[in-house]
Amino acid sequence: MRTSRFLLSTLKETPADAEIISHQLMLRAGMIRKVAAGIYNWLPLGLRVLRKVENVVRDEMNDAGAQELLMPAVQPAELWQQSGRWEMYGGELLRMNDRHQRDFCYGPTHEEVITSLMSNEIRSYKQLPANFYQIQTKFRDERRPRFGVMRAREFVMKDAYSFHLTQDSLQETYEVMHTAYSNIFSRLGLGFRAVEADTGSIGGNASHEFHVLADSGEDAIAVCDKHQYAANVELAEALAIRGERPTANADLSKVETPDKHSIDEVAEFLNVASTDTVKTLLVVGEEHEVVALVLRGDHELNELKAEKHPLVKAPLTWASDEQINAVAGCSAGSIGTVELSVPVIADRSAANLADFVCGANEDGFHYTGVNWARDCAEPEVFDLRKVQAGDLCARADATSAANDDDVLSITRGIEVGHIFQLGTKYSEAMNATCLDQNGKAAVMPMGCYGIGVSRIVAAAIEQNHDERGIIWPTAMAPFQLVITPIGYNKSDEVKQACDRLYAELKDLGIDVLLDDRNERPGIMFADADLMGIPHRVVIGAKSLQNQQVEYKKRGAESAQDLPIENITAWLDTEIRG
RNA sequence: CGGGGUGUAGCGCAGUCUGGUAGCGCAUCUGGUUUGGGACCAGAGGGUCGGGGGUUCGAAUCCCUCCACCCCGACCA
Repeated sequence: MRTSRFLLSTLKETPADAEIISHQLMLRAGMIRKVAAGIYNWLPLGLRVLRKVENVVRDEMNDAGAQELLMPAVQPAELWQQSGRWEMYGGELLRMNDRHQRDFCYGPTHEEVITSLMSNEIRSYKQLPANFYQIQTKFRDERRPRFGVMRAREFVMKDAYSFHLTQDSLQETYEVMHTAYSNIFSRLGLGFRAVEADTGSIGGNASHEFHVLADSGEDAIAVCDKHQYAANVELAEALAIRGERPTANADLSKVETPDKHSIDEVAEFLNVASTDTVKTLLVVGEEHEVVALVLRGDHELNELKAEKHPLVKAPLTWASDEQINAVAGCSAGSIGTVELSVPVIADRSAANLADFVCGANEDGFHYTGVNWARDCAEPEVFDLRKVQAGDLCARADATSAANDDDVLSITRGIEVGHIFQLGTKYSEAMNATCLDQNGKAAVMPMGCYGIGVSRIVAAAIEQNHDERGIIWPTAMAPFQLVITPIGYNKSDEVKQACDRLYAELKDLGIDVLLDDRNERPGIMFADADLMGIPHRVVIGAKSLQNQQVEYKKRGAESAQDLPIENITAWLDTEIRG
């Protein structure tokens, strides 16, 4: 491609509404343009990258035995009514009517369509297992689209759905997909991590998310390399502190804590560590009006975990000030476990404390030297808190001596893939059965496997950029190499050398960009760096006199001079290995 | 959906408080000088000041209303 024939729409200044670096750089490099909130045009440069990602995904999916098909973006309401999601799905489902006022939606996902389709096409267990995928545009009417294509309303997704006779077969395909996903992200040159994930409302047996690691990621991931454990912090299990609960030592004592409400204020005032305090949170209960959740002072509540307790009403709802006053007789900052007449659920590490500090259920007072069993009832113990960096890994041997590499670290990630074992939720609803060996109809268990193709583009930039712009991994680069002439329109020698190299590289099948604009070198360098083209060759009259050209890898410290003689072969090796 | 904010040329902004008929930088076009890290000179084009309504002799500016977009909280590829 020649720049004179290509829509280069680079911007010197950053558009004001772009907040994160990938969004800024995609706009500045001329990859995307906004049409409406969360809806984007992909310009030729951006589409090149998107297609590269799609092709890697397609290649690996095909290798893993999946078959590509294409389903419609617009789907009839009837299918969604069968699965029950027409009512359940809420505002994210973009609904519309056709000219006959029939209900349709723009597909946010395709379980309904594929299950309906395969309930007709798959007749016999001999056709199983089968895995189908598509790369297609989805629409989810997000409450708050943001970060460009990272969280868009319209986006490109690869979604796959597998059908099975048995759970074992589903498990097998699930593992094949796990491997395929790892291959995809490796080939794309991304630093990533597969993590255990919440199965959420869909249920099912297993679920993994694939995260591209980046500081700007919206998700926090707890990782332990030693035990190869990685989980979304929404899910990551928090173990109790090592060892048994110490025996009670101190006497229960009520102390004045005027105007001290937060844990930090109380701990400082009483001159104790926050790890020797507990906080008592009142939330709306399932059977009781309120229940108490007790955490160690320095810990944070994990709301998803709390919702899983049968006594806690989901979604988690905080008790009102009136309810708190009715139950505890004080305001929120002074609630404690002593003489509290509601069910008490304590986090493991809170339950392991002795001689701790808590509120006295009277404004302005706390208790010190509080002990379970002696001063208040033994609590029900439950994993309630968010894991923190430094916590013991859930797979570590809790009885062994403390060891630095047994602990979790927290990193941030961008979710780019999610694999699920769906079970029979959809196949039952849509009556997707096939005949088994005995000629009996069997409901087919299903798996589903998603990759956010357009999100990968943004995630790759979050992970690979510098102050000059994008640094594409080779597999995703819109162009693999740019030829930057110095004086293309002035010197025939330069022009000929550039044209020749361009033609030779093109013949080798390399995506090469020749910058034949009549621009100053600084502009061409800046644009090439901004667009993130991995390899650059500069050809000017001076270096040609020495039979040399200059080569620089994007992101490298400095350039090197190379003989022009074997430059094509040398570059081919450098680019394709 | 709740809370906060912003809409002025393709992009970044000033002008709004205190009403007087729209400006700066970048980009674009023409001519010239330049040519190894976003050049310089001269000229040019480009604006329903988010939309509608009102107040006024006069509205980007004041008032009402609608809309769009952005940011902070619960969801997801």
